[in-house]
Amino acid sequence: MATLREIAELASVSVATASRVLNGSAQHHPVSRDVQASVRAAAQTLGYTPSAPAQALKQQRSKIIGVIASDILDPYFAEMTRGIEIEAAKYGYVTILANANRDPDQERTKFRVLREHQVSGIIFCGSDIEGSPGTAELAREVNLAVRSGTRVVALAPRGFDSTKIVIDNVAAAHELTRYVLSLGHRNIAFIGGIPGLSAAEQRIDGYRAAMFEEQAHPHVLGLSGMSQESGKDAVTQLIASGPLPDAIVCANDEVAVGVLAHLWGSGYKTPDDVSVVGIGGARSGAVFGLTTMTLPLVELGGLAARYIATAGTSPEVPAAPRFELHVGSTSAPR
Amino acid sequence: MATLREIAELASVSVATASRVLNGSAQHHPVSRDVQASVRAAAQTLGYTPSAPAQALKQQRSKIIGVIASDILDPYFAEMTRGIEIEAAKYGYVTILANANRDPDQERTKFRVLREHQVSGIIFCGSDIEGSPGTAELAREVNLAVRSGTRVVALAPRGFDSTKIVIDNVAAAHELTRYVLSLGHRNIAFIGGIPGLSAAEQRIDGYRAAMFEEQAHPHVLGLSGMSQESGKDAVTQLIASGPLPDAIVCANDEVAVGVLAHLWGSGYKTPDDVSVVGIGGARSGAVFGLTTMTLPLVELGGLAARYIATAGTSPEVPAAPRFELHVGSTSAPR
DNA sequence: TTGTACGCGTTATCAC
DNA sequence: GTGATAACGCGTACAA
Repeated sequence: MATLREIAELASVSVATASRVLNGSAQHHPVSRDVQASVRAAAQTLGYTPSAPAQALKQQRSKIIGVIASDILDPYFAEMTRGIEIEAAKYGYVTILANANRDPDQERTKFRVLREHQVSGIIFCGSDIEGSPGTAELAREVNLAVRSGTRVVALAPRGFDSTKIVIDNVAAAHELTRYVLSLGHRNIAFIGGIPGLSAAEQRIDGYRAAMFEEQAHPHVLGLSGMSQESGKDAVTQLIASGPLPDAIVCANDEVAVGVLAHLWGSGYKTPDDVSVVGIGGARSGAVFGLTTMTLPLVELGGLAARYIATAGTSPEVPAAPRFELHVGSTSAPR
Repeated sequence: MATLREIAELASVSVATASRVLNGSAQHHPVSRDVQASVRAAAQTLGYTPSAPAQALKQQRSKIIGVIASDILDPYFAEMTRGIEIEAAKYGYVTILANANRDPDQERTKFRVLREHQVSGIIFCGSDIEGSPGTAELAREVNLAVRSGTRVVALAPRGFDSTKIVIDNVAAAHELTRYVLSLGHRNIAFIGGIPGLSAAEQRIDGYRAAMFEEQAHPHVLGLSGMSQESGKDAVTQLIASGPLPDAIVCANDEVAVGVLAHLWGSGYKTPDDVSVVGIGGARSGAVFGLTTMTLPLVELGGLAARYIATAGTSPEVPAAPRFELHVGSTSAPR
């Protein structure tokens, strides 16, 4: 790997000049046209590649954005990380992806590792689980880092003092439930969630609020996860316990897919027998024609990445983008 | 962030000693017990965190593994990256994830960026598309890097000279098709793939071979992608063009899910009306009870990560793990 | 407009 | 068993 010194020698200039030409500061610091040309030529022939570690060491910050995801495999987070990656790349940043399995201890470990790498910022995808052991320690550590200048962004409800770009889950679920109510349904169940998982609980709150407004009785079940599997389990239970409700609001699209798969597999039809709606809008539900409250996850990730990448120039925190109802073929009037 | 110098001062030792204590070499280089203790104490109170860039600069290699994925959102690759991440973490490595959208030019760009970061190795998830513009340039660049000592691992068929840990797609599809044939089916269609995509073509080859062996007529369609959407499109076409085949072998699980979703949505039943099987074994098909040839993707990623992380000590290339048939509820005897 | 020289935090080589 | 010190590759005051 060619170094700046070799370039400088070949171009018969000082390393300082070579550096100025090859790394941006040529704007602030004038370099004559021909020198620029010869330096670039030299870099070309030697196949110069700047050393990111050296730059990071010098600048006290690497062009890396750290991402801590609750679960890489969940399309919900995959969408976010994708948005982050794409936007980061536009600014010459790269992303380190760390999976934390919704475990605060793992999150703390990853957080540390990311800091060791002098990342420009750290993005948390996914909310925390209240009362989960280790949450407090994580919060302490994050708060400390934030106070010392590290840019930390949370893309979901979190109990620490980071920048937050969070979708209004209460409103999303509320609006979605209102839509289902507007179809004439009253007996509407809510499926999915994890006790203490803020994002899920907010969605349940929104659902409950909408139900109460119409004097309908909320019925929440299947608080055993946010996966397809948990959707399937919950609907199995629902089927066993009597006639189906008019409609099912799912905690996210994954749950909804699980619900649909099991319903269809059991001979039920949507929306004839029951309407099913989800929250998320990632691709997973598309092929089923799932009606869902689309959350702009890619965009959300992009905003966080841009916020970190442009830290110096534009410090204002972007507002979370708005969700949008996507009506598919799994919901219909009563 | 506390530096080694500060630690050294607080512990009243030299930076050299502090370094020896805090970063491994204490094994090779003896340091007295009490000095060790005081250094550790100092590090503790000052909250010492080593600087990864500084270490990387010194060692000419960072503890980072670069991953270039064809499509982060595809669970197939998500599984691999997850396996990589988990195994890498065990060795104190971190992974930079780059998405390349199956575009050789993007792959080349990402490849460069990863090299700039002095990564210990680069893993390609996903095969190339023969004849796709830019493939040759990518190959040239990768070959060059490989020759200069960079560890590059491909987890799918690739046209460059990297280390390869690749599942035998031909055999997987062959065995899967033989299983379907053994159920008594003869009219078996193959759905999915992308022209030139090596992995897909190998699966088609395996399918064809198995069909020929039983004097059955292969019928390949839907070469328009490896997504749920393409599965759906292909099956739509299949339905329109006459009676369904006995069984459908899908290029991967995503396609299979798309096929199932559309079949079920159209009132068909599996396996009564038609058997459907996939290749992949990622979680996506589980909730549908999909019969699939399970590929050990997480393990595959882990092997690659370990191979890179242990580059110094164990240079032998691991063999690709073996696939395994998982019989679900979407396939049955004729 | 260009060059000199220093330091970023770490490890490794030498000397003690 | 411990300590100076020289790199690693780069950016940037400061001089010229």
